[in-house]
Amino acid sequence: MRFELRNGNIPTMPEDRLSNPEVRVRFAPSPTGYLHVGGLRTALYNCLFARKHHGVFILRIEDTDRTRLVEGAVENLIQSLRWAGLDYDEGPGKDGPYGPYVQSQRLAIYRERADYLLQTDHAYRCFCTSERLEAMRKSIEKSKQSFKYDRTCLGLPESEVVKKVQDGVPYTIRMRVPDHTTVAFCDLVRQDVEINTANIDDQILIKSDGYPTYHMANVVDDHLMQISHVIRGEEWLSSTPKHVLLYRYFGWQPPAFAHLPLLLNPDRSKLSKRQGDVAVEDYRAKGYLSEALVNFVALLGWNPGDDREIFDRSGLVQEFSIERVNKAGAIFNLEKLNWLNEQHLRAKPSGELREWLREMLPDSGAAFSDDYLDHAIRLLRERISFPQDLLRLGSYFFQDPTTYDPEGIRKRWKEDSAAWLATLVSKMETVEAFTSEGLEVIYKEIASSLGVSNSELIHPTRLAISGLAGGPGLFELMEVLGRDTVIRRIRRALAVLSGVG
RNA sequence: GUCCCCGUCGUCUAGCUCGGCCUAGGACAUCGCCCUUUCACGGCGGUAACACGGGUUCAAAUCCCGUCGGGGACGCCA
Repeated sequence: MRFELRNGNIPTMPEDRLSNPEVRVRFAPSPTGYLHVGGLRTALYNCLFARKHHGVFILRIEDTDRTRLVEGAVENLIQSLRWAGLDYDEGPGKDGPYGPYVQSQRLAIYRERADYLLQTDHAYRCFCTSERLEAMRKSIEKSKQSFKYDRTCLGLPESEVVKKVQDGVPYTIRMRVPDHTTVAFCDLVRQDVEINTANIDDQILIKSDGYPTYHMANVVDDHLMQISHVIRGEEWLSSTPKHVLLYRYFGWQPPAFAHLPLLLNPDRSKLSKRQGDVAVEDYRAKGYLSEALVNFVALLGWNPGDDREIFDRSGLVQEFSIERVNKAGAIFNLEKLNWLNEQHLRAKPSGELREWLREMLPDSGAAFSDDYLDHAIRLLRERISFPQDLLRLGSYFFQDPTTYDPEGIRKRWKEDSAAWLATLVSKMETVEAFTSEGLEVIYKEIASSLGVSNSELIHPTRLAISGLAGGPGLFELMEVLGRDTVIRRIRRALAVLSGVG
């Protein structure tokens, strides 16, 4: 027997799906603590797909495992999604016509559907204890066979089932999977996939605590919420036949499926906490811009087909297409993320960088004018990778140096440096315009009158006023810092460094 | 172990549907050079890949088969 679903009630070609006037997609995380970057990518693709096709993006909370509930996880999830700019149209706190959007609030619906399956003989009660199942699993593991429930409870006489239920014996409800049947479905990413039910066991649909398993809840909700496309991680690929079977049992048309390639650790295993940060909030805390993180995960498994790599959200919506999603898993590699972060950061308007800077500065940088801060940002812009670099790399814009880079001293502070700087200072005191251009002229004049190279004056000056050996162009820097600050710092450096060199 | 999915530079990938335009393109990283008072930015250039073996064909990264490798699933988790 062949259970052919390919040409029946399920449209096979992607075009059939893409022309669906009513695109409804969902991101359906379980609230176990935080938003995983893999989840972010799944949510993003769903959102992009919805926006691209003027459809609806839904957030559904899959909280059917009471043992893994984490306090505040839903709020955290929503916050991370919002930070990433992924706003949903229906979901918790945003009611739509298909709510509630939290599975623990939909128990009666699952129960009703389970009863229907029981009545139509597509499911049966199972009284086996988890201990028995566990023992079976162990012995089968030894013999290196694959585990399948042995259907002990399928053969139970009706009278016995009734009696056990009356006696209050806990039970689960299992779906009845047909023998030796090929289930085929079309995946938008992988084309046709088929699997024989010989390798599928009678999946539990309702747990003994009355909650549904993912498989049950996911199918019921996707149908009732009229989800048109299920876009989810590849880890679900091998259980999709079970879902297809359930749609069949219910007489429902399945949605289109698109299984996204996994995000991988550097060793190519499924991305996990052990090998680095996986929570969106971790990246946020480190100073990654949401634009950069979103841009980065978008490119992990998808590309626009040309050389463009820097995208903002609207660009992604415009270019995204599910057909261009790759099949192979992608390593979550920080190097490119860092580069993207720099690109997005450096493209930021000055005002936004200034506000961040104020947040990092004591007293919100009350001592500094917007104008001053903007000048500092102009000089720092091309040198930063993270917002906090504004402070880390540019501390000298906000306070006098307290130490001098030893390597800089060794390389640049010569025996005569102090004397030369003293000459420069006296000139600076009297010069009319303390500007970049004017200072450059002075340095050139004094260098030639002293018979030294320009850089023999420039480097010690930089060291004296910034404490560092590198940074923005010296004359621009001096102009921004201003005459008083520059002279004060050089004098202090002279006092500290006069014995050196 | 079983089933499913996948396999182009170190990494992300283009090219594969409709074989020839591919002595395989781009980006990140890396190395070198240039620009330059420094650090960066920027520019230029280099190293670097079609997993392997068969087959089909005048022609294969592209089609077919096999092998190997990697991953995922195999939970009263999702």
